[in-house]
Amino acid sequence: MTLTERRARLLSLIISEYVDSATPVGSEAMVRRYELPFSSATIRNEMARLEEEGYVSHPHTSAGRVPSDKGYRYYVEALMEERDLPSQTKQTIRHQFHQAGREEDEWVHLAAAVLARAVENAAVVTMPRTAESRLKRVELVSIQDTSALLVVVMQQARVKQQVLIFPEPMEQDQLTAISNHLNQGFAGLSATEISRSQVQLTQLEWHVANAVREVLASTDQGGFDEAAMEGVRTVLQKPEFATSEKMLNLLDVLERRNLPKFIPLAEASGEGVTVMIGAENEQDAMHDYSLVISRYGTPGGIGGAMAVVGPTRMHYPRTISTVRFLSQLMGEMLSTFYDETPPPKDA
Amino acid sequence: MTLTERRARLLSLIISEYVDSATPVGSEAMVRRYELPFSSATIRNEMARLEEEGYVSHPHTSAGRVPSDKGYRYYVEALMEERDLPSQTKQTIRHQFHQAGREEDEWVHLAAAVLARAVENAAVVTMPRTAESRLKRVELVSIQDTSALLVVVMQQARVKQQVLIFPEPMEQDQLTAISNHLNQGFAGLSATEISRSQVQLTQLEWHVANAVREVLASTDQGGFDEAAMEGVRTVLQKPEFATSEKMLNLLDVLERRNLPKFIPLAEASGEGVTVMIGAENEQDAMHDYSLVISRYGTPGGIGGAMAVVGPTRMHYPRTISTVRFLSQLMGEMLSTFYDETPPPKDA
DNA sequence: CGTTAGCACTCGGGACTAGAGAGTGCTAAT
DNA sequence: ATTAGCACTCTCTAGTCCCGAGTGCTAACG
Repeated sequence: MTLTERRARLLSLIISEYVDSATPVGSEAMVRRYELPFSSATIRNEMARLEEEGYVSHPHTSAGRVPSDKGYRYYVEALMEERDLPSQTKQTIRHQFHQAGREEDEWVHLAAAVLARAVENAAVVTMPRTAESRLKRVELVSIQDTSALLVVVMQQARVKQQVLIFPEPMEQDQLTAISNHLNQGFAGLSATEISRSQVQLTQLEWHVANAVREVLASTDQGGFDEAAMEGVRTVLQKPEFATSEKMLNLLDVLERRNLPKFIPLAEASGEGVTVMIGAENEQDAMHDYSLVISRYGTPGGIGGAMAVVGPTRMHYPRTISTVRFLSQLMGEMLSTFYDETPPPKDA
Repeated sequence: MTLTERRARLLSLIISEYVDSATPVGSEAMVRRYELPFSSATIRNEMARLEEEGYVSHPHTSAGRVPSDKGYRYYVEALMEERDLPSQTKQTIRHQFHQAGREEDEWVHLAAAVLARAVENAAVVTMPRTAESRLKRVELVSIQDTSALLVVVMQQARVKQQVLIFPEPMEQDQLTAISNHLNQGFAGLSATEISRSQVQLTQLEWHVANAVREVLASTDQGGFDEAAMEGVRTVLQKPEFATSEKMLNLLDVLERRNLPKFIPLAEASGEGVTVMIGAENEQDAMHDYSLVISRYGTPGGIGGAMAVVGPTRMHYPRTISTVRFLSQLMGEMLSTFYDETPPPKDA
C-alpha cells in the first residue's frame, strides 16, 4: 500500500496544486510549474498508476486529476510535513486571544473567530465543561410574589438561571432559607447524587431541588448548545460554493442543531488532533467536507472541543498545526483559572 | 397622489400575483387569471399609468410589471386589508409557544422559530430587557485561591457572570462579606448611580464594585447580543436567491454583528408594527429587503423587539398580522412573570 | 370618451453549433 | 525507463437563431 518515492512526491504536488487552484491539475502544467525532471508523458503514466490505486480521480476524460479521499488520507498520514506554526503566527494568535474578557462565552467566540481566520474555514468551539456537573451553590432571588429567579452555580464556574414559579407567595427571607438549606445538603453533588440523596426536604425545598437537578442534568448533555461558530462567510466564498445549491448544503450542515450529528466530537476524546476526510464521516451530507477536530482543556478534565469544517480541499498541514496550537493555548488559559498549577507562560 | 379605484385594485392584484409567482406579471395573464371585466389592452393602459406614477416598474421592455417600493408602500398603507389571523393559526402559535420552558433565551428562540415558520421568512427576536439595568443582588463564589466567580443578578431576572481575579488569595468568607456589603450599598442602583455613589469601600470591594458596574453598563447597550434568529434557511430557498451572490449578500445582512446596523429597532419604539420597505432603509445592503418590526413587552417597560426580514416581495398582511399577534403574546407572557397584573388569558 | 382588437416590435432565455483549450492515452522511438 | 508525437475526448465559451411573453401604438367601436 506504500507508494514509490516518486509517486508519493507527485501525489503531494498534486494535492498542493489542487488545494491552491481548486481546478483539476494536468500533467503539462505540473512539469512547467514545478520544473520536474521528467516529461509530461512520464507524469501522465505515473498519474495513471496513482489513479489505478485510488489516490486520485478523474472528473472526466481529458480533465486533470483531483485527489480522492484516499489520496488526502495518505497525504495526511505519510506525506505532509507538519511543521510548527511560524512563531510570528503564534504570536499573532496569542495576541488576539489575550484580548478576551473574562466571560467564558467570550473566550470561545474569540477562539472560534481566531481559528476561522487563521485557517480560512469555518470553525466551531464548544463551551468548556466537566465530565459531570456538580453543584457549587444555589441562589434564589425574589422577582415578584410567586416567582423567583433560580441561579445555579456549578463547579468550574458554569452558571445557569431560570425563573421558578411557586404555588404560593414567597418572601426573600423564605427563599434565602431554602437556598441555605439546599447549599448545606447538596453542595458538591451531581444530578444523580442529588436525586439519590436522603436529605429531608419540605415540599417547597423539594420543588427547588428538583429544578436544580434538572439544570445540572441538562448541562451534562449536549455541549454544542452554546458552541461558537465563525467563518461561515469565509468558507462560503470558496469556489466550491459557486452554486447556491452547494451553499445550502453546507448551511444545513452548519445549522446549530445539526452540529452534533455531523461533527462527532467523541472522536476527539483522546489526545491530539483528529482528521476526518470526506466520506470517512458516515453522514452523507459531510462527504464533500473534512473535519479537523481536537479536544482542549486542562489535564484535570475540564474542557471542550474545537473543530474546523471545510471542503476536503483544505490546507491540512496548516489547519492541523493551528488547531493543535490553539487547543493547547485554550488549555493553558483554562488552567490559569481553574487549576492549581500555574500555566506555562511561554511556548 | 391617490389612485383611481380601478388602478388601486389593479395594483393590489399585481402585488398579490407577484408575491405569489416571483415573476413579472403581464396584462394578458392578469385578465385570464382574475377574469377581469376588461381586455388586456385596457389593463396595459392602466399599467402604463401606474408606471408613470411610480407604483410599478419594468425590468425591461417586453417584460411584465414588478411592484416598486412605492407600490408596496401604497399597498401597505391604503390597499391591503389586514384581517386578524385565523383563530386556528393563533391557536397553533399559542400552542407551540406555551411549550417553552422557563429560561428567557429559550423563549426568544422559540418565538423566533415560530415567527419564522409562520411567515416563511427570517425572524429575529431580542432578549427582553429594561431601559436601564439595575442591580438586584451580587454573589461571589470562590473558584480557587485568587479567583472567584462574580454573579450579577439584575432586576427583571437578567443574570450575568464572569470570573474575577483578585490580587491576593480570598476565602469564601471574605467573599461573602464583600458581597453582603455591596448588596447593602448598591441594591437597586444602575451603573451610573453606582459610579456616583459615596459608599465607603475597601480596595477589594472597589475592585468588585467596578466589575459589577461594567456588567450593568454592558447589559444596557446592545440588545442584539443574545438575539435569536431563525428561518435563514427558509428565506434562502426563495427564488430571489438563485445566485450564490445574492445569498452571500443576505447572509452578510443577517450576520449577528451587522444586525444593529441593518435593523433599526429604534423605529419600533412606539406602539404597533413598523414596516420598512426596500430603500426606505438607509443601508444600501437592505435595498432589496423589507423589515416588519415590532416592540414587545409589558406596559411597565420591560421588553424587547422582534423583526421579520425578507425580500421586499413578501406577504405583508400575513406578516404584519403575525408580528402583531406574536408581540402581543410575548408581552402577555412577560407580564405573567414580571408584572403585578394578571395576564389576559384569552384573546 | 373609454374600451377594444390588431399588429409590429422588443427582449430574455433556451437550444443548438462551432471552435478553442486543456488534457489524456497510446504507440513507437530513444 | 523515458520521451516525443499524435489522435482523441471533453468542457467551456461565444455566437446564432428562434420562440414566447409582453409591450405600446393606432385605428375602430359602442
